[in-house]
Amino acid sequence: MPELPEVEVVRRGLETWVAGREIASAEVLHPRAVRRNTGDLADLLVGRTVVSAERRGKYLWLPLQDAGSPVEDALMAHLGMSGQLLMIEPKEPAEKHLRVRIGFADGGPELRFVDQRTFGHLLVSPLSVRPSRTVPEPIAHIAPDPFEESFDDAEFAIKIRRRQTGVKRALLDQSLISGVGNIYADEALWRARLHWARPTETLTGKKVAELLAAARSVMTEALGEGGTSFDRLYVNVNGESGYFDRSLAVYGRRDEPCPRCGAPVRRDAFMNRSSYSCPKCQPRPRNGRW
DNA sequence: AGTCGGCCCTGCGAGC
DNA sequence: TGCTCGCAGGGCCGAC
Repeated sequence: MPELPEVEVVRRGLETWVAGREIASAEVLHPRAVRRNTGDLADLLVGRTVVSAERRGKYLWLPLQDAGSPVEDALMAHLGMSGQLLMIEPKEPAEKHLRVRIGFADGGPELRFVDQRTFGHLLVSPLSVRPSRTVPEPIAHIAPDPFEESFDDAEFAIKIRRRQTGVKRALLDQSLISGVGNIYADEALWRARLHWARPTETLTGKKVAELLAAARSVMTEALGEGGTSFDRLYVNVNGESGYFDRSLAVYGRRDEPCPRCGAPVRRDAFMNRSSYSCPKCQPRPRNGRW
């Protein structure tokens, strides 16, 4: 699925293409795409104007304005494993996995939610005003992502070292740090020379700082390349894919040489998916944790 | 309360 | 060619 850099690419596109436009229609083609809504999507959206495009971690949302009223709700999106938000001319034929289409009063390009695996969804929800930041209520419990002002490095270090788990599982826990998924977790761990099963309680403060710096640098570089894509499943709002997969050190590179030491990259099964690491740079710890 | 496994889906490529 | 299997970038929920 799109992780933080890919979602940020989509957010930027949405900001350009839908901010300031009034919604005129909403059509749901697959119920799973709107499964968390309590009402009819069109009833919730039509007549409201998109204010901007916001993001925390892997979640996107479009704050909605009713004429003359304060902004209290947002259309939130999570892309899941295969979701895309595309700007398409209304006359263009439907994509095979088109789930929702949202039209605008100006008759210009419509917003289409296309999602092969239907893990993603759209949800209209109230915004929750917090001292640090206003976010949609359903994601008020997830942590800031490491590019937000409100992300507190020292607090993160304390929290992760209190966990009784493996460092990769902790990195993927969106309530501890948001935005990091399987690809960037593996890449950040490789940069910080940490094995994925390293018990979090054995991490030093210095190592946690290194890991955070690695996560930030790899995601910043990926954003600069337009994100990571192995196929056509991840694209920006214009349907273009990024190139960062060419810059990955270990992810998806089983048996290829580690760019640092040349040892063949190893793949381990992990939480029903994969973990890639260098056996020399990232030795398996004794008493490793999943 | 914190931790962890199972499960929600569809499609694609590898191997037989 | 056609089947089955394993795998895919996530997160929610229930069981301990």
